Amino acid sequence: MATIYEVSKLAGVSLATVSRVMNQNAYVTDETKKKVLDAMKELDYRPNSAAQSLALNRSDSVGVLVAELDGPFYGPVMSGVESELRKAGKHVIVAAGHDEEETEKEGVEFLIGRGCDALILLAETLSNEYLVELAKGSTPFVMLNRTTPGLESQCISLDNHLGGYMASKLLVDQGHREIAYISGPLWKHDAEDRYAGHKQALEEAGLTQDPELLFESDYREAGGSSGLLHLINSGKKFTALACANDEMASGAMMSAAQKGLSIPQDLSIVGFDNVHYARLLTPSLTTVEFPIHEMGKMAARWVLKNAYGKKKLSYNNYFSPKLIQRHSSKAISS
Amino acid sequence: MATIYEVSKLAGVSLATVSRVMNQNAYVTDETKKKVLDAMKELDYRPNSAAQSLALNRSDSVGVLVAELDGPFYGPVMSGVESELRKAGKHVIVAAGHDEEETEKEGVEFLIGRGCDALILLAETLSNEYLVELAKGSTPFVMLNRTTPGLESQCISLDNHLGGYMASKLLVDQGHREIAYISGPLWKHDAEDRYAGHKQALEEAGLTQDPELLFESDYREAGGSSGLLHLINSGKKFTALACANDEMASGAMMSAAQKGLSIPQDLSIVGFDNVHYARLLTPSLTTVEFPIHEMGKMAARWVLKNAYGKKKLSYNNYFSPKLIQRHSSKAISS
DNA sequence: CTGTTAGCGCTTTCAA
DNA sequence: TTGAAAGCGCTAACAG
Repeated sequence: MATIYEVSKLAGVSLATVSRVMNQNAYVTDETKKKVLDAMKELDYRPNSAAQSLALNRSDSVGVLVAELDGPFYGPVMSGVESELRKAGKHVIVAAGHDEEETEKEGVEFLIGRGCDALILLAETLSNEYLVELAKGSTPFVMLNRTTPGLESQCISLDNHLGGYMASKLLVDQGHREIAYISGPLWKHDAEDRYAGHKQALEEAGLTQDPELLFESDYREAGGSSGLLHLINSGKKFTALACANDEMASGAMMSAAQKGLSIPQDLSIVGFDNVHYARLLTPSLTTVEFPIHEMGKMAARWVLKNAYGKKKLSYNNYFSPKLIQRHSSKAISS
Repeated sequence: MATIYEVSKLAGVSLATVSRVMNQNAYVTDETKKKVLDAMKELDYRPNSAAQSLALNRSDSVGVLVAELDGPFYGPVMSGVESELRKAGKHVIVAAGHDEEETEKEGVEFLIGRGCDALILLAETLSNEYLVELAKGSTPFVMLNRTTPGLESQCISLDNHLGGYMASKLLVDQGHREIAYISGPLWKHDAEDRYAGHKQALEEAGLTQDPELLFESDYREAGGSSGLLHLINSGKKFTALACANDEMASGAMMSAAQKGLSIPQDLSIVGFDNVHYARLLTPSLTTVEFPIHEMGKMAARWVLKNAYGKKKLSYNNYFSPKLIQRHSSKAISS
């Protein structure tokens, strides 16, 4: 690989001049510029990015930590982040945290160790304390789908409470009175918020959540399946089920089918997230849209603005959910 | 951030010694080693990875190019690659190629420019010529889901022909005689191979593909939807439909429902890939398993072995598909 | 407008 | 077993 030195020799100029034409900025005669450009082309020169990073103290790469790289929820984040950052010439380095505190911390260390200029974190298990501590360090970071007290300006989140409310409000409006709920892990902020929203919808209708009709699960399809089975086995009657995400809702739908319940006739179901395949289920799943792709883009813009000084960029910190009404829930037949 | 120099001063040794204890290898007294370690801890020292890269001429990062970062197919690749590489302390830099030749080339350049030690390419639009040329360069790379003549040893692929054969063979065995086919873009190697396998299954049964029952589509759900509509509108009768991937199959299922066709009674459908949600469709989709997550892992191991000299590692170059029989196809009722 | 030069932080001979 | 010193390739003052 050719170096800047060889280019300078071939072009008959100094290192500095080559550097100047590379970095566009400084004053260089069109004539010398051409000589340099020609030399570069001839040698198929490419700047060594490690050397640049070292000299500039900047790596032009940003680290992204998510729980998983696959799955209907994380993929769209990644894609939103990548498209925005790539346009700006920044590199995206990924790490999966697998929803385990130790692994997520390691992920953060790993990314910082790599010299990432900034981090985008979609991590549930990291404690607020850890994040506050991290914020004292020199690597700027933005968080997705959480709000850490004291760090609000670097959080990009959705109103999960409102989303939970909207989903359950629909059920209530459709006349349901016995409503079961399968939550995510309640130590997770979003799971807690969604459930709180759900309860608010019930309360406004003068209802309360029957504890026997609440099942705390894990946001996974299998968890939704076993959740519904558990609820059915409790012997309590219910005409509707709200799930804290679509994956659990789809699991619940499978269990319902297996138990011979037809949806929405025997049981109305609503989900949350509006993952890609929610439309493809039969019946199509009523859910709440989580604009995660868009939020990924915003996180990228936050980074561009706050870590790379692109002043002009603007971004949203707070997103609102939207109810997507499809065919898995219906008005109760009286 | 502390540098190696400050550590050496605090520990009262030279730079070289600090470097030695970092790199475990050389002979250092336990005593001096301890002094150095203590100093590192006290200063919260972390090596600057750009400086290391520059000195070692190695970045410890590998670039991964896929068409999209989301979607049921690419997510699992990424996750397989990341888990394997991360274990080895290597960084994963991602780029999306969006199935456009220009963008994919740019992606490759981008990744090479970043100084990636190796590349993992899951790119359909890159021509064999380009890849052969690329192979002359100094960045080693491995390709997923394609076989480039002359570069076989750096290709990790699935027997798409066999997969296509298995899917259609099932339909034939179930007694279907009028079989429609929705292919992927036929300029893509895998689409072509799958279709060829399909034709072979027909031929062995003494059938040929009716050109009017062939629809070339785009591997996308909407393409599957419109594909089936088109086939139905042709007026030709058919009792089964093979789709070159699950996304198109799910689109076709939606069109079928819309047209009042019930599956599998009125029409048997098979897909390809066994994406995560194939099980969740109603009826569950019969398909061919594409072990893409596993193949991603193998690509990572290829890199570890061939770019990082981990001799002991072994990997598979060639994978076999597996038929996953579910409920979207049934024996024809005679 | 262009050249000289001093680093950026680390690895690695070569000597001691 | 340890230290001195020469790069790795590039940027950014500072002179001219």
